[in-house]
Amino acid sequence: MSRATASRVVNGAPGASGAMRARVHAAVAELGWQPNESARALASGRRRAIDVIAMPSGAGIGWLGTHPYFSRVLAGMMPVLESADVQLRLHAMNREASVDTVEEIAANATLGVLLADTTPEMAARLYRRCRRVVSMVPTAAPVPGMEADNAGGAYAAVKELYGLGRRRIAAVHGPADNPCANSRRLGYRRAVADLGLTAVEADGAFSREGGYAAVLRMLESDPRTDALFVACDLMAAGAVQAVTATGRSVPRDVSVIGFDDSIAAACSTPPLTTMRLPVEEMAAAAAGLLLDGSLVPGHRQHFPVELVIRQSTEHHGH
Amino acid sequence: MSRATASRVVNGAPGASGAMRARVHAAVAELGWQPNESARALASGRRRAIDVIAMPSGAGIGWLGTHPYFSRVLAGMMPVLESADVQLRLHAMNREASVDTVEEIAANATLGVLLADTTPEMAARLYRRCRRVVSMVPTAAPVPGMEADNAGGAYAAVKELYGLGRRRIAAVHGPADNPCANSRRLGYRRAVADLGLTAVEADGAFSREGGYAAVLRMLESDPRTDALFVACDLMAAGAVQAVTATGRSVPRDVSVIGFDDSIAAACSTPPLTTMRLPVEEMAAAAAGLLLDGSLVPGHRQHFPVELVIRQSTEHHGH
DNA sequence: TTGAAAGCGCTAACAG
DNA sequence: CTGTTAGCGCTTTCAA
Repeated sequence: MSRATASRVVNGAPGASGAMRARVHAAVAELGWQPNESARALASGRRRAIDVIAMPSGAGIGWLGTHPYFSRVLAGMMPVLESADVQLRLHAMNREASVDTVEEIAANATLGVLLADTTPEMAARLYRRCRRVVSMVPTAAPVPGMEADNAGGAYAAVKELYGLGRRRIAAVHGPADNPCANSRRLGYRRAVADLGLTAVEADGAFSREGGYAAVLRMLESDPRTDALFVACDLMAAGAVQAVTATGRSVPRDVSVIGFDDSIAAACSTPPLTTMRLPVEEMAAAAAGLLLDGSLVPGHRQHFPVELVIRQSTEHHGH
Repeated sequence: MSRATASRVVNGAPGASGAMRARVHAAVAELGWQPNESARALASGRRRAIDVIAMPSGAGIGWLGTHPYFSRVLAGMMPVLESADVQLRLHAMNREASVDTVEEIAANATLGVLLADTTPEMAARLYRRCRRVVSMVPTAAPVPGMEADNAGGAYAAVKELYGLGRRRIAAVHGPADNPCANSRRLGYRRAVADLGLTAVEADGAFSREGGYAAVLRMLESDPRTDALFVACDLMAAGAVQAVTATGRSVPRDVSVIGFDDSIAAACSTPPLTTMRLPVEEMAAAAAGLLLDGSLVPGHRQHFPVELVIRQSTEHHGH
């Protein structure tokens, strides 16, 4: 029997008789044959893999192990990839990584690449090489992207706090070079302005330690702060620890709302009220887009950011 | 100029004059050429990638996004892979996934595969196909593995609690089909027996929710419990919430020691005293082993599990 | 429905 | 030091 026939049967292609099918399957089972991916990819020009690139800002690759975000994008992608029999290749690198690395990834990507956390510049750069790209964070104009309503979420959080009777609502923001952090900052400022409150802000670098330190300083300089909008749950967990450490109670003395709805929110005591970022859904959608190739330049898919009420907020004066 | 020469220069192989090198590099830059991975892999028989297989017990792939363990193994591997210019392919599947899937991965692995969380049976199965395998969890005898002192860690945790004056030390364990959970259970029982205490145990399924529920039940039936050994930080975070919810104080009324030293420990309020499992180090070591091929059947590398004191423990009567 | 033949883009012996 | 020659294991026309 010829290799062509075997190839057809193994790949489930049409044009093979029942008898041949059976013979091929028998032979495969007997010999324990397994397809060679490289040969397949080379011959067909297709590679059943999608690349995900994570370029954490600042703190380096270690971040990957400590920040719940990345595992959520992986978890979101996995089911859709698995059912399509596609592999996931993970590339983690510092922002300073040579552009060459990224371009080589782009050059070898056939199904596509998913940008978990890159700068718009890097995204644009990559997009020149390869059109099958989608970003999970706000990005350069032509690069297709998933966009969550970060600003709206932040705005809603402040309004929620305000509705609870809180009037001294401070914020702990993320790094200035992070697009998501910037949108959330914007949302906070807009809300505070609309509500006629005073903005009190600090930078928590998107880390628990940063959130802790920022809130400690904040309560020192603004001891009457009665609510905190914290731009990610990791920082919010630190914020709760800091509030508690000064002898104040969460949620009574200081109510706090986090952002993300990551595992950090669930693990805090009390569990955090937070703005849910639907990371898994976004990742699944991005993966789906890459798989069926329905990708147009500048494509944007919008996702809501919704309030999840737990126990780190309560009405003022209770 | 011939393809052979170009290949030599691009791969940094010896036997190419300076002039040729320059010409090749110039051409590469001018044409924007990028190597084709599949062709390379096929021709050389090497594939610069290592596969990591994650098969969470029970709850399915969603676990990946919620359990800090996986991202820690990725974080541990990444730096060593990056410096060796090796890719990481991630395969997540349910335990029920067909063995074929795993065997296909094995058949295509050249650098090796890292087992993040599989049963000994699956590991043994895979090992028959491919010898370049290392497990991160206790595994079948011939499969090389990284082994942390889970039992010793649990033992030490109980002793620490005892040294703090606690005498009613209950445990929240992980699932019965998890080798790590089993070792920790063993360590707890040994310690309790050696110290002449009574074992009080519950199952928390390695999840926050499970830990929360288990501790709530436990405090109902054994209200005088004054310490908790909890077999992972995620459950421990839930445990702290449960203790707090009953009006008790952590660490005063009930001291708790977790296990892992994951992000969940740092995010809890108060931050958890815990037994540190050096996951990143283990993953890095496993990756290193795979890379330099120094792999012998039955290889075991041992890692200590050390006490990290934070604020969820204090001396009885303070 | 099947088989023969021609590569996919590269690496690795070997010969010059 | 450089070029020539064979493949790697598969897919995919194209004929039969």
